[in-house]
Amino acid sequence: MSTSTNSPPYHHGDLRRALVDAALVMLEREGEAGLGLRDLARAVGVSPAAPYRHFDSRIALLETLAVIGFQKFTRMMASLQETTPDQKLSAMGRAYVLFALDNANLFRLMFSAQLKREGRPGLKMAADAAFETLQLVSGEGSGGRVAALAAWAKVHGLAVLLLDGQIAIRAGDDTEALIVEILGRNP
Amino acid sequence: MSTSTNSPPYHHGDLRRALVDAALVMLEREGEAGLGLRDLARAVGVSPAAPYRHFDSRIALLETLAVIGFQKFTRMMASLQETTPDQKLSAMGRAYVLFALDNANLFRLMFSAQLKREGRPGLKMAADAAFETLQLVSGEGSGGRVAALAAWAKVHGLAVLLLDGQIAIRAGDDTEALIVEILGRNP
DNA sequence: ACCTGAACACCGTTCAAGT
DNA sequence: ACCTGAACACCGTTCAAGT
Repeated sequence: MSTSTNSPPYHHGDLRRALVDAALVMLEREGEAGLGLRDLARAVGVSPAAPYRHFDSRIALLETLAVIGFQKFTRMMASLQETTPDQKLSAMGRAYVLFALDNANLFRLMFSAQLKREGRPGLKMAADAAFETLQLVSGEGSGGRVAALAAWAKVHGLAVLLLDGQIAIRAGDDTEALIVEILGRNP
Repeated sequence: MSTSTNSPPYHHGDLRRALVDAALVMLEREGEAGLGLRDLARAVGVSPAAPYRHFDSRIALLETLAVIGFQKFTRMMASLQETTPDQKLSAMGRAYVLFALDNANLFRLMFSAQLKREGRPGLKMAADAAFETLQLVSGEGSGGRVAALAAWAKVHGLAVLLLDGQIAIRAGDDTEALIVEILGRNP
């Protein structure tokens, strides 16, 4: 029973990972503004200064979370099974919006104005990789750049409007069906 | 020359108005996170506690700014001169995106997740009034609710993607022309 | 009625010191 | 190498006290 000592738990363990895991949970529960470095240290059972061995600043931690978000997003897009361009395009739109709804505060952080991509190469790379996943398919489509941007704008706009509760979900609405319907509609 | 005294400037003046005016400038320059109540009090030449005579909290001040933003948005939409439904619809889309670009941080605040509309009737009314301006026209269109939401999503998405620099503006791009082109494109 | 001064309980961040 | 304890310069907010 060498593991049953009474000494504090995090002297050796992987503190960085523990911080990131706790931060992801905290982010989704409290939002970005509610994710304090001191709260985080408390949650993980460590001193207020300890996180600074692993992250230069609170912003650096947020950047790490955003990168994780883009990677998760990329993995999800890459895992779609649809084959024909049309089916794939519509599956991606639907997946994009559902990702935003399922990871609301992470999605907001990924697009936060506080995390400018210039001067953050890691974040820029993760974001570019995610968006390349999208253009692979929409670029194949009929209209070139403008059509691709139009499609992206519509999907992204629907995601943020739903996220912020701007689009009223009425009693009897099936949210997922409504998404598909809106994305299928013309303009 | 009764106004040339040396006594501090804001003993009597309209402090509330001065705070709001300074806050709007500060918001656009520093972003929401950079708008501190103490900074604001300093900028206006008043003690840190003085703003609390006029706003219950920092969030209450932000709410006031967001309401002003929605009113400005509504005024702008109401002032469009176009007459035929098609022209008006496209003018509104263009105006929507340009408003976002010209009032970046104010626009972000209007849609901020920190300002939930439930429990803030003033904000809800201002936002509803703004969105009614939109539905007046798009509701007339061919497709009913789903088509109106699709159009809104596209315009709003284009606004936030441009705002956050997600859509790369290439050398030689005319941003305004690109906006019109994207909004005119099909999906 | 409106504002000041001083205080309270917090932050993020730094730095010497411990193991 | 990694973490603690104590400190620094801030916050937002409250409250007695001034005019």
